[in-house]
Amino acid sequence: MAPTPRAVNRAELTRAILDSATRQLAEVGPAALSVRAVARDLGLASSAVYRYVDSRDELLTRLLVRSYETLGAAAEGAVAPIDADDHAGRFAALAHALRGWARAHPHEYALLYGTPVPGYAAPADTVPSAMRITRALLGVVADAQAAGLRPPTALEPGSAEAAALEPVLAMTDPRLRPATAARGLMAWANLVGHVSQELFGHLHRGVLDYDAHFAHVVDQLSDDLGLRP
Amino acid sequence: MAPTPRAVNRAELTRAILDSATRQLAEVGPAALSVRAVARDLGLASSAVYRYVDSRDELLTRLLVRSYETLGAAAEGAVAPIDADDHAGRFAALAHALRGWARAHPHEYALLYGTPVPGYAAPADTVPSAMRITRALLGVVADAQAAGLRPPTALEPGSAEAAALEPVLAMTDPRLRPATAARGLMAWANLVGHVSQELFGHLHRGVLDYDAHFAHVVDQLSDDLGLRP
DNA sequence: TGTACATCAGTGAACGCGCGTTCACTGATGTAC
DNA sequence: TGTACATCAGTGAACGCGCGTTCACTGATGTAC
Repeated sequence: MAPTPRAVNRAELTRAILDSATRQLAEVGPAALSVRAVARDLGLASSAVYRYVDSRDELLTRLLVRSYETLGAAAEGAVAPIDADDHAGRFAALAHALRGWARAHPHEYALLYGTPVPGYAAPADTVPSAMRITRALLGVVADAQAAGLRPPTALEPGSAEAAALEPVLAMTDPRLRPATAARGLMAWANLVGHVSQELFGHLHRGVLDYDAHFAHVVDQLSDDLGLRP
Repeated sequence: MAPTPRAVNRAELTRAILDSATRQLAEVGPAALSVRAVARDLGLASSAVYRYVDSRDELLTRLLVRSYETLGAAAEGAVAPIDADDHAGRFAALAHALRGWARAHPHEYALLYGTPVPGYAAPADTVPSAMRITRALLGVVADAQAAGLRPPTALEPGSAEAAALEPVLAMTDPRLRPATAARGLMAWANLVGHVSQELFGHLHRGVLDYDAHFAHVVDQLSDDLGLRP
């Protein structure tokens, strides 16, 4: 019944390894993350880490899942306290939560949405965690749609486009109409594109006030999505 | 007057080095690009490469500039043959040129728009090359604006946003009104976000038909930008 | 409660690898008279 | 046009580094009787 001391130690060290790896990540980025550096950080022989993690790839996978989950939780947590009828407010909260998290954890953001780590392929079981924030975003849009709000100028998708989007609807919110779903995915791509450009230095010297610009982008996207009554 | 044989050799080998580096890039990605691998590929001693390139960082910089330039040229070349009054057609040509180039050269795209290479900071003189495609895109939008077309639902930017966008206008097309410019930058972020998600695997299992989806996105962006008469 | 055996945690050395960069050197190409 | 000297291209060895992963081993913790 009671977990043995050894099991407790094991759980603690496992978490310590992931914590240290997250710290490494924040300092040197995903590509340079190394098992040996984690071991050094914890004062262990590098071989000891292999009692807890099968390989560097498995370490990356666990970091990936962890980061997706904390980002997803941050987004959900930002949306939750906002009045359920305030669709634009909920969308804005989610968008700013995304950007805020990304700015606070740029290397983790890069791990999730930047160039894939060379030689590493994320296994399929990372998908549910990755979908968490997407589901939250499309959920906000679906709620607005259910309340009768509609994008002012959404083109009606052709049948090919409607069919193409089928799986994403199945994985998020099946209430979504194709036109709204397409708008929602565009907003998502726009947010990720914006945050990537900001973090990766593409707005440098081009845009002076990132906060003001992002706020405007969020307002415009909200309008495009038909989230204002 | 006539270039000496030695100068000719030097120019040729310099290009061969960049070509080989581009090939390496296409195979292993930017982070794994190495001076030694280039030397091996050309049958040279690794030290010989240093006669032509100061360091690995300089090699990366030259690749960066080269890639920005070929992408910019591809975009310009796609737009040029389209009727000057067909603003939507010009925008679509540019968007599809971006995506086509990115799919044909995924690692080069990742070098430009993915996670920055760890430990490498792009020097300021890469900016003009990077602006080439942005300028082309905003040029299309500015032409439409000059022809009297307007985004149907563009929010008017506040003064903070208008000021924030000032430099990008100065670097691209000063004719742009802030509202149109903001829309243009959003379209750009949307395109980059979409292409990154597609190439980096984030649409995998979520969207079935990338072509159909992208075509719809381009149509919708074109509509949002007010490029249809 | 005590003992005998099995399991597990962590060590430290080692293997084999690739990297960026420097340096003294040889031999070929270019230049000035 | 020929010679003497300076410049340049390319070599090969070396330095020092860090990496992922394996393996035989010691000593501690757990378990079955």
